[in-house]
Amino acid sequence: MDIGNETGRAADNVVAMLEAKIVSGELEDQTPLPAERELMEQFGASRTVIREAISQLSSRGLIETRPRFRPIVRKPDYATVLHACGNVVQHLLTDKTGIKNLYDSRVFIERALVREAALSARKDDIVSLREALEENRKAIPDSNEFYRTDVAFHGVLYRIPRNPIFPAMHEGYTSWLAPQWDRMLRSPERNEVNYLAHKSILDAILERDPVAAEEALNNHLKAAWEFVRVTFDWGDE
Amino acid sequence: MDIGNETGRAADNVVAMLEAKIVSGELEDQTPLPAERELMEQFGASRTVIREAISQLSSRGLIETRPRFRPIVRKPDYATVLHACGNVVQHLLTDKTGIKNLYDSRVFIERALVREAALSARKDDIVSLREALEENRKAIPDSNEFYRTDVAFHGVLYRIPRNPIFPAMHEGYTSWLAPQWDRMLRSPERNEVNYLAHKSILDAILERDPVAAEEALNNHLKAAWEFVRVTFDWGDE
DNA sequence: AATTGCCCTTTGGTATGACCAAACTAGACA
DNA sequence: TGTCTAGTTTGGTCATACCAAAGGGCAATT
Repeated sequence: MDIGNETGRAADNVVAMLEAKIVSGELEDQTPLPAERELMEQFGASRTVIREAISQLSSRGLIETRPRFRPIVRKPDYATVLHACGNVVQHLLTDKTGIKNLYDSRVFIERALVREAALSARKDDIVSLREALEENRKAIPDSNEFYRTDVAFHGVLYRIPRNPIFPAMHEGYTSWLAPQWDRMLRSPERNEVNYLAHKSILDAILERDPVAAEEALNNHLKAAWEFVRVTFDWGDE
Repeated sequence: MDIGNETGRAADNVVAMLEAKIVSGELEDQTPLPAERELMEQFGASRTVIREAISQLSSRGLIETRPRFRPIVRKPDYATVLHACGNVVQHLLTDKTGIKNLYDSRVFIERALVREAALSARKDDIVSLREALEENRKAIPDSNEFYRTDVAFHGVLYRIPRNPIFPAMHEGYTSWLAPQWDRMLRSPERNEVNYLAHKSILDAILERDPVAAEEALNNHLKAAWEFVRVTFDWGDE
């Protein structure tokens, strides 16, 4: 196919060079990029290609751009990458089907996660889960706080495999699905139900019962979906 | 946070309008975009912002650009999106750790997939698996063909949940990990081993034994990893 | 001394016009 | 009918200019 050795587009070269400077640390993380007019001198290119390169780096998540500000260097990490993917993924969430697919995949993953937790959670994992659940319980009266601790509880599950990809996936799920969830009614009563669901999940994990844990989580997430479904008056799935 | 209502960058408006035209089908899939000079007239913007918009659409996977050719409209689907994510993900695969994390996540997902398959594969799924395995067997002498059928066999597992996200993930795993796998030695003997692993996975699925299926897959993928590890002389994980 | 208000400079966003080389097109030609 | 060729279209790049907003420094104020 393509060898990619030829000069091709000039912007690509600039991208590659800046990319190298970012990953090597020559351009420090969290620091602003040099001014465009300085970069064009540095690379011997016109401002056109410099801006093109900046645009590409931005869409790759290597720098963070705000409308009238200097781009900020961001050394790539899993969260950044996932966030950059968000712009792309969003096109698939315009209809109910897309959202359902994403949610179903989350259920699938999380079922496997709680299985894993029940089978091989370590002591400190258990401690984290207990703490997260307790925070969740205390937040029942405050729906906003409850939402936060809800997400945090599930987040603990994603950290158990100790693979940074999973927390990133969790970040993706919550941020991509958030637009729908935010529009959902919340109430202390509803929070109570969800808290109890979390508790039953943790109980099953504590009993080292993967089947019960998986089932508890499945019931929890299915019920949550059912709730948004009727909230938005979507037809049956 | 950001309301996003103000005009902001002019290119964003153009992006939004083109985006709408693409998803609505006014700009047909697989057809070339109008010429830049025509778009600038159509949107009343300078060529600068048109090109900026095109660049953004390209990085979002809504159009496909080749160096000197007209951009081709691509209505977003899961495969396209995943492919677009590839450019971003690639930064995380520069070192062994990143590759290992990605591979581990694949093992995790696929373990859950074979569990699912053992528990609830339908007749046609079984047929597909059998066919894929048979193709795999016949390809043992030809390493390139074997690799193809190997990927295809695993791909069947990803299609069982009937959620298009999973095949897309499979596509991502294979393409992102391919650079490493391609450099790996292949031989009919090695192929035979992998074929037998595939067979034992399918056997467990046929016996509706999720534990055995999961273990067979785990052994298979762990062995494969071990093989690349020694091939590349990476230290112990 | 810390804060506020103002002015000047820097810099990102955009527009215009131009040039080149590669892609495209149509007409000439075998 | 298929191929070659010359003219046109068009993407990639450059240079220049202007505007508005961000940044920075200095003086007045509290």
